[in-house]
Amino acid sequence: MISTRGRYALRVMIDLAEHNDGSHVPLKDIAERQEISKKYLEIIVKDMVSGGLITGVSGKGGGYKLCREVDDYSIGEIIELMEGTLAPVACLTDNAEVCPRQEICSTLPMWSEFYNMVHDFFYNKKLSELVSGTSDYVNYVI
Amino acid sequence: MISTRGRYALRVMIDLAEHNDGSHVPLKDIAERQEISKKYLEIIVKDMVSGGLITGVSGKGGGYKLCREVDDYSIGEIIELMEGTLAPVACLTDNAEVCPRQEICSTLPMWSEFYNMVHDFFYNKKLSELVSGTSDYVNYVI
DNA sequence: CTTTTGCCTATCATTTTAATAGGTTGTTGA
DNA sequence: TCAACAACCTATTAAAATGATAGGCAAAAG
Repeated sequence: MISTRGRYALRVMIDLAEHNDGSHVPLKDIAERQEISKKYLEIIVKDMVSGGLITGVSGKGGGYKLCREVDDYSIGEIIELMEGTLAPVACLTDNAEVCPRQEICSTLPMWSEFYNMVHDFFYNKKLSELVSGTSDYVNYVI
Repeated sequence: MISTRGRYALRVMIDLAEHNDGSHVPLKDIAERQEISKKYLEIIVKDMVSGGLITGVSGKGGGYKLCREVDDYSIGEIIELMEGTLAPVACLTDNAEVCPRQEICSTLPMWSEFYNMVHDFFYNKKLSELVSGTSDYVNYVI
């Protein structure tokens, strides 16, 4: 399951994209709109700043804003930044220690195939597709 | 990430499929071959029995065995049984309480699309594909 | 009737998750 | 200039999940 870190970060990004008029959006406003604790969001948003997704400015009139065009964000980089990895098993992460069973593991190829599929899915999905009014997905019903 | 419950269960299933000669396979043997604590496997295997994946027989000459043909197992049912769900968010699980944001949630359609993809992937993948000697995957190198 | 093996209950340490709390620094509009 | 605002920083926490370990009981076969 995707944790609140990833899910909330995504909602912050969408919120910022929907209020992307050049000004800075206070976290207080985002927290109220998204109905998420502002204090908890601070922790999440901190990592989004250091991860290069958004920028923050202190003081009156300050807040956060996107630092790129909306089309230049993939969902994959947002989730991967917040969740650490998209890999289904530790063996497939970047800094994985070499598994002694690697050569004989019957499941690794499947995990690898799955990982590629997941990676493609999220990196091909753009933030702009989730922003209200810019996609048919808005009226999608499950 | 898939937990040890799911990953170990899968390895037990593969081990049983590779020793599927009608006899019962003692957990001790599986634990040794797979290099997993037998005591920990007991917990996992218990759920595999109650979940209808395998059967166990006590006593000398006892052990576990598959209760269906190898082709009749999908990876999806094994992982779903052990992990509880394949859904990426709680909103998409079977007994999910109705989310108040459901109607306005911009991310739900994406999670739903992702869920469908994951579900299809694992339910179309059969246990027999992972069993040694029955698939080209064996020589697959990442 | 002893050996083997599954089965059951309990306990445990560690890590992760999802927050809360309070203080400090930086910025600006009045 | 200074008060209000907003980001930023550190610490703490409760609860749950994770990944086991331990010991004994029950059943079946040889």
